[in-house]
Amino acid sequence: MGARRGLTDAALDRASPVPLYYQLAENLETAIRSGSLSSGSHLENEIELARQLRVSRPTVRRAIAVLANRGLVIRRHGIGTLVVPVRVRRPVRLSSLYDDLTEAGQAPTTRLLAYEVVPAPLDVATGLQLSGETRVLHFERLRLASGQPISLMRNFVPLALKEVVTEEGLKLTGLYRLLRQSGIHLRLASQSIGARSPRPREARLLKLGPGAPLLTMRRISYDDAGQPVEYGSHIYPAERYSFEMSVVADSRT
Amino acid sequence: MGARRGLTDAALDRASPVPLYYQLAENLETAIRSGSLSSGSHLENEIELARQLRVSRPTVRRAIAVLANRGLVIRRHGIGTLVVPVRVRRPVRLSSLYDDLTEAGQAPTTRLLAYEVVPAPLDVATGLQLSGETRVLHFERLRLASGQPISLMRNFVPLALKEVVTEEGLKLTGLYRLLRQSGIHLRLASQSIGARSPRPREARLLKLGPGAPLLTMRRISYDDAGQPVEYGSHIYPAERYSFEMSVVADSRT
DNA sequence: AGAAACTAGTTGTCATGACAACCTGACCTC
DNA sequence: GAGGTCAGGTTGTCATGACAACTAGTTTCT
Repeated sequence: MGARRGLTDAALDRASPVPLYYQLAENLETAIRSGSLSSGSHLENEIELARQLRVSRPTVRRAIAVLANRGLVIRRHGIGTLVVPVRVRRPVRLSSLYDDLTEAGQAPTTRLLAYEVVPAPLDVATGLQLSGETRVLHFERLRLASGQPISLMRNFVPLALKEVVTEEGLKLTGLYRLLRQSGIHLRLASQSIGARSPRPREARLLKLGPGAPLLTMRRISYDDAGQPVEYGSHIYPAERYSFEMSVVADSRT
Repeated sequence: MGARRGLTDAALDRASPVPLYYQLAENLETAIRSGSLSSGSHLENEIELARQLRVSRPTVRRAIAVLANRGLVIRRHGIGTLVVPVRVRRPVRLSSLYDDLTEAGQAPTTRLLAYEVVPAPLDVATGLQLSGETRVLHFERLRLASGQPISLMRNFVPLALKEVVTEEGLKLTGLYRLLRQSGIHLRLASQSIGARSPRPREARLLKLGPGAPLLTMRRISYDDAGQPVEYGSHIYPAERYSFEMSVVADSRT
């Protein structure tokens, strides 16, 4: 049966700077998402896969580990690796609302409501690990998708980033994109999701009634070096927004 | 200086069934959380660590990978591994509310409001991948922590689990614990977090005013084999509950 | 016929070895 | 003094080899 391939179609490029295990992981992921690896089916076993692709078994294992982490496959000791029979969607990645929207095909627009330098409020100062009354850059944005307000975002960043996070930049694109363009890679964030009722100003801006519930998210992001980069306090109309995520259990438990 | 140790204190047990890398990861985690590895400091480098603990470097790397995944350390190519200078809290694990509460030292109690077999509603049937009007086990629980209602939980599980998920079991402990005791290991879940206002019955049960916002969570859990096991639709009073999580970016991006 | 023991196949763990890529700081040159 | 260059140290990647642990099915024994 000559149709056994499908994995080896997109061959691995040993000259590429992209690691082999990662190339393999991406090939497998596209194979799964495109359906050429049908749901619920077994993956070829690791040793055979390694032989076919001419890589070592640890490399194959590492590629599969990436997929398992993303919730696309499940490994079972003594059994094999099976393709998850469901489309479990985006894990809550370290992504911005802007990215999420553009990916979803919506063209988000931004209204910049505030852009100023202020003394850091207490919770912001502790969150960003700044001493006392350090001054920080504060800005507030209203994000609209297809004309409808979908989020009111309040952010604080250290003053050093004033040249990176410019007024013009914020109007045109997302915060995370601005940071990335300046070589700042966010690596880690801790966030908290809750709910509350809107204050009058918020209800007006988001075009909501006074009783309509809001989703709230507070997030502190850290860069490669572990330095806190951004403190965000955002609200979303619950009727137009929800957080989707997939959770994978530790393999040991 | 004899105080250099601290890692080797809790020695590795080669006879234990727990893998070496995992023992090491746990030792490091406790060292970090207890503060004996101070925030922002470098970890000993991998080769030295391997030498001291008499394990191979891949084993050390794997242990550190676990920590990096949990957001406790950050690895930097050419630099080293540093302890994240913040207490970033629990990732939204695949854990139950019951486990979370007992871990937090609260003694949760449960009131079982419903326990019955019903035809599966449409969304439940599709979520659990059941055909048509299959019958499922439905139950509803009110969870209290220190006397206060903290969650109203509605669940559906396939009828095959009726012997596992018993009325008595639900009154005494959590759903996930019941499943685990029967050898069912949840491996993956997709969940959605939103907010809305309570219905009258919900407000009464949770002791809330009609305007008080609720957090909602819908979750479908899958076991080792990728079979859907549980459909849950839960609500939490926003003033008493929030979701905390840490998000780690893919190392390659 | 039923239960226990065995076997084949798979993933899980661990070791060793080697080289590449990367960052920092010191040194040297201009 | 400013800039580039180099060396040392670190993590990143990959290969090979070996054995353990687990699962499911088959065979054998009672």
